[in-house]
Amino acid sequence: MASKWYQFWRDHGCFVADPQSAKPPYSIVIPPPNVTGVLTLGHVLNNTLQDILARLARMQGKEVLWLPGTDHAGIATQSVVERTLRKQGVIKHRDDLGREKFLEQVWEWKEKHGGIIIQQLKKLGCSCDWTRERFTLDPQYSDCVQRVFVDLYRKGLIYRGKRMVNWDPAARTALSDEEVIMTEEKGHLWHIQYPCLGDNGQPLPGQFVIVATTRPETMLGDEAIAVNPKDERYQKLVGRQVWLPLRNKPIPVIADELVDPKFGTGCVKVTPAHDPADYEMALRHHLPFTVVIGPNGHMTNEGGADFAGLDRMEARQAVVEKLEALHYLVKIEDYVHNVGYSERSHVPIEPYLSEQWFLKYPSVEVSTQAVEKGDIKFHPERWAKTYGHWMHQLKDWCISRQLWWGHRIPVWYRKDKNGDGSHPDARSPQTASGSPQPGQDVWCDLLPPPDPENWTQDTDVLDTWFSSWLWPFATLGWPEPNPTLHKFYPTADLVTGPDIIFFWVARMIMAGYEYMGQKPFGNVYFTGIIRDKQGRKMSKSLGNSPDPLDLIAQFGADALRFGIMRSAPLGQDLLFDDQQVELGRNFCNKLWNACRFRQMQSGETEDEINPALLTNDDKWILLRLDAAIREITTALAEYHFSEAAQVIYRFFWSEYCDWYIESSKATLNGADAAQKANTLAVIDFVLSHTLRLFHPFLPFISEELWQGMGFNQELPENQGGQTIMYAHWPKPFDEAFLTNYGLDASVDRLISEKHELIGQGRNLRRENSIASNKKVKFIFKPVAAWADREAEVLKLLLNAEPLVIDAQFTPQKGTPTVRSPLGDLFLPLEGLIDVDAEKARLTKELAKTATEIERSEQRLNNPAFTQKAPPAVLEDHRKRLAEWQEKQQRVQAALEALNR
RNA sequence: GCGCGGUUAGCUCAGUGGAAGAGCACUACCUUGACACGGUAGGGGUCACAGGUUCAAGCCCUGUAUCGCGCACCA
Repeated sequence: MASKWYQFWRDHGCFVADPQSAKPPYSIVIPPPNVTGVLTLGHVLNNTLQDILARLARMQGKEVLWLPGTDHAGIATQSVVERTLRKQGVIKHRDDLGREKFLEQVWEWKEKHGGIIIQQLKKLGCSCDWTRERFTLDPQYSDCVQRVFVDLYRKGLIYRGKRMVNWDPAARTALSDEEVIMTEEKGHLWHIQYPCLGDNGQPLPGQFVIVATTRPETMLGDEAIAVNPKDERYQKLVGRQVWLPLRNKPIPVIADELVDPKFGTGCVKVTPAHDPADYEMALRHHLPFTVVIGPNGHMTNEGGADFAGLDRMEARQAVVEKLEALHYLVKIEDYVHNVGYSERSHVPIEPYLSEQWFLKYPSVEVSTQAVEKGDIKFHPERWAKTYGHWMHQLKDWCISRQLWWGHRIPVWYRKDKNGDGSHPDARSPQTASGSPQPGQDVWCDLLPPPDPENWTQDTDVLDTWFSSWLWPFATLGWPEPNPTLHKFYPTADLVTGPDIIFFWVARMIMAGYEYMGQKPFGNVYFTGIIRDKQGRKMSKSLGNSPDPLDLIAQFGADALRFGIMRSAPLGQDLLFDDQQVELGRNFCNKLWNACRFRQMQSGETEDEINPALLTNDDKWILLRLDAAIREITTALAEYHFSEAAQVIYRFFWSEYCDWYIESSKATLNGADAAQKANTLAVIDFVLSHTLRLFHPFLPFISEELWQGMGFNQELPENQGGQTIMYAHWPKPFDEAFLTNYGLDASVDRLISEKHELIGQGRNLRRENSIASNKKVKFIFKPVAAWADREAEVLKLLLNAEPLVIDAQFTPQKGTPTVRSPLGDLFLPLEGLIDVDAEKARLTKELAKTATEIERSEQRLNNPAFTQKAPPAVLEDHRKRLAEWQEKQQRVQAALEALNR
């Protein structure tokens, strides 16, 4: 059924956005998933939300563009392909193939596996405009990326320099600060003593400086010991030298403010090439940068022959053993500290000195203000603070990656100037005049230099986020002015996870202002993160992430969507459980069967509801429908998706099915043809509205029923005739409608009382152990005239046979009784009554009324309350007290009757 | 260390100052002509704790505890 309708929608171009349309625009760009990725529950949550927004907007008469696509996910994709080729024995390392051949392999992989996730999104029912699908490595898109690079370079915002960066030794590339995950870890603090040297360069017996370190292997690259200049303990030492064990060379003791005298021994070892803080210190004190850990995470020759080639973790062990053997190791303490891990490779990050490209963020001020002032709204709002905090302490973004898969940096270096392979520091901005000038040594432009044989291109590619931050406009045909860009930028809503607020959201805002002069989106809805039942993040290694396609196969796409929506709290993490999907499945089943019930009814149908023939139940369900329309519409406008789903559930199951359908059977099983036809008209009215309200959540089943029930038949093609997708979103009833059909609040009250009476009557059966399928005699003594149809309803819902309406009835002593504002209901059971049980029931009831009355009276007797509370509230409480008192009397009377 | 969240029924969560709610689970009964992926009735909560504001607090304020998440160059 699902694939049939999906194909139907696509065949009829229902998802395609028309930039020429006169309708107001509504647009969303999808957060592009990794092209070689597969669908996760996170995607399900995220894309269901977008689909709901898109489908709602269409029904509300907007011209909708939901633009889909994927990103190339540099590191992830490249390492997957490389690993696969290695496993197949094709290569040992990508160098074996070379850049060009390797990239061919990646493209091949992308053609084969890319787009799986796109197919999965289709299974989920996503109404994306597939004619506009984009990929971040599409030629036009790549052109945008280069254009932006060149522009920022010329503006002096992009520069190249040798810096200490976060190095991923597994992927062998630099990362941005955002890609480092700090993890608290149990480690050790190794205390190492360095012998002090006298003026003659010889060790002073018994004199040592003790330093504490979490990374003993880096001591091989130490170039100094640092102390705080104000630290009196060590002032004598400053300017002298100490002996670096294992490397056997003297290093100076320097004074630097950075050292905290209160921490550890107050002495710090300084490893300029392997620690960001030490790097800064080394610059200040002109220390050499000795690289002892190479880009692959193994020790270099610089660290000494004993350790060269060892992995950094092996080296740690070896260094500690050696230090211990030579009595340089003083003690080892347990220590909890933070270790940075690569977000991608999950290996510890290595601070590494290398030549990289950096970006000073553009349009920072306007982007910060946009969120602060509410021009861009975050939902939930609290994320605005996280955003603001980050924006106020921006550090330059390391945008170069030592990968092959991605956008290659459009910079060329003149060969003869750099024969040794090192490049000039391009840190200083180019002249702002535009194109590269003849005679330059660095060429940065969209096109390669005219004499390529004299140049070599920079080998690095750009961070994937450096392409995706352009997504909201680069996908719409920028930089060429065109109708799509004009109509749909800025986009309306963005739906994404708070985990990429810095990676993506913030950067898109800056790019939007810098290149479009306008915000990229008006609202950002941040979803929660999906976790398993135990609250753990979904992960491949834990294997706790169910495959959404399995869930779809088992329960259906609508069920998955609804189950997730109903339980996804606003901005809160979501603990996923199959039961939620099961609930969705059950709901779809209920909807299906309720419609089947309608179809099984024979007889004439009226198109128009005749107000004169409306029963109170009819009026009631229309009022409840009106409430549901209001609540769902409001909830969706406020991005309260789970609330909307809950209203859908409540209205349809608890109100329509549980009460209205059951009551309507009194009419439908009766003989009054006109009445029957009118009730069917009400049912059709309610169902046709219900299906439309449900459509954004349950696209497939709502379409199936919409057409199957024939609700499309008399509607214009483009307003629901062809598909429910374009049926009008229900509007709350207006005054004229309410008046015409006699819908007022008194109906609500009357029906509530009736439901209450029926509930209590059923309870009587239960208390007296009468099986629910057993027909039993009830007598109802109404306070006012009681219509025949209402008698039928009572009879049906109480499963009474017979139901006697007797306004004069006097019960025998001990007859179980419900006393209600509508009248008294008796369950006459000759000689069968358990008087004690009945007494117990009524006594309990009486106790409850007493408690309530006491509470109410207490409040109403408080002069402070009666004086200060608003009149409406006061009136409410008075009414409530009266109701409880009335009930108390009724129960009291019943109890007394038992005692007579 | 700073910041942001959470703490309500056995579980997952709603509840944005005026009678403690839903789904699941649980108990009992019921295969009755839409639905057992169902129906009916029921049991179950000192709203983390302590103060405060208010006529009125799950909700507002101040602390505390606890769990989680960010940010931060303490070796």
